[in-house]
Amino acid sequence: MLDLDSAFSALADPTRRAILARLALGEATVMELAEPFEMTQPAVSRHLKVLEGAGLILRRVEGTKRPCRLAPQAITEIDRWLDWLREAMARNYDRLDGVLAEMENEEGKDRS
Amino acid sequence: MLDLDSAFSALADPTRRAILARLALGEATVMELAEPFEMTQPAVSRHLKVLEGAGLILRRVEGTKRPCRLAPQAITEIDRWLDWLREAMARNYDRLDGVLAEMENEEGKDRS
DNA sequence: TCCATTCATAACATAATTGTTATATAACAA
DNA sequence: TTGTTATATAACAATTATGTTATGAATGGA
Repeated sequence: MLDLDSAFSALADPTRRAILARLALGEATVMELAEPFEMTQPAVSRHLKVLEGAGLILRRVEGTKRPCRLAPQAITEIDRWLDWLREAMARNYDRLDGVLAEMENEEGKDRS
Repeated sequence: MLDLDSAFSALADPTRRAILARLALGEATVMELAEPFEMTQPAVSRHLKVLEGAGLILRRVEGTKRPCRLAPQAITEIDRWLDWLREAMARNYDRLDGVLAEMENEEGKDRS
């Protein structure tokens, strides 16, 4: 189960998005993930904890290593909220098409 | 131009997502947006400022009112990043299909 | 003009985030 | 067993976020 608060919050950090980008290419250990960043290993460990807490990544145990990989369905669940918003918006635009188009042109003008 | 840090960060707050949800139904003033929340008007004003800063909403001036509405293309831009991530992931799964399927089954086991 | 309404901003308190260093734990290798 | 590697966690500092109350500015109506 993915909660949107922690998911979006996790995605708000560029380091964490870079980690996800790296993981999109395949599994990686903590040290491998830490290497490209000018940041200590504990800092990266905490980013991973945030990502795991948000349900965005999964980890296994392999000796002393903890390879991480993306949680496949997580992105899909985030998409659901965005889809819903986008659709509500689209319905609204269908209805108010002309009005909004006009507002777009009158942007910033006082029309009272 | 929408930056992902502020966009995702803005979406991380449930009050702000609720505001966006309301705006998906159409334009609303600050007072209208504040009404459903147990929160003071200045607090809502600041949430709106965050949403505006993230490029997620637009405002006009109409007398003493500042009607807000969604910035149509914002969600699309967020989607681009998610699409990109999803596609990288998918490519990876195509390549490593068997391996990953196996890992799914061996979850948590030590395979050194 | 005078008052009410709508909204923004400043000043402030509190809590959360993010990084650091230091240290603990567990597995591996000699 | 002893040292090394991989990782986590605790304690701490600095910054940012989020809410509050108090107040200011602009508009609109009597």
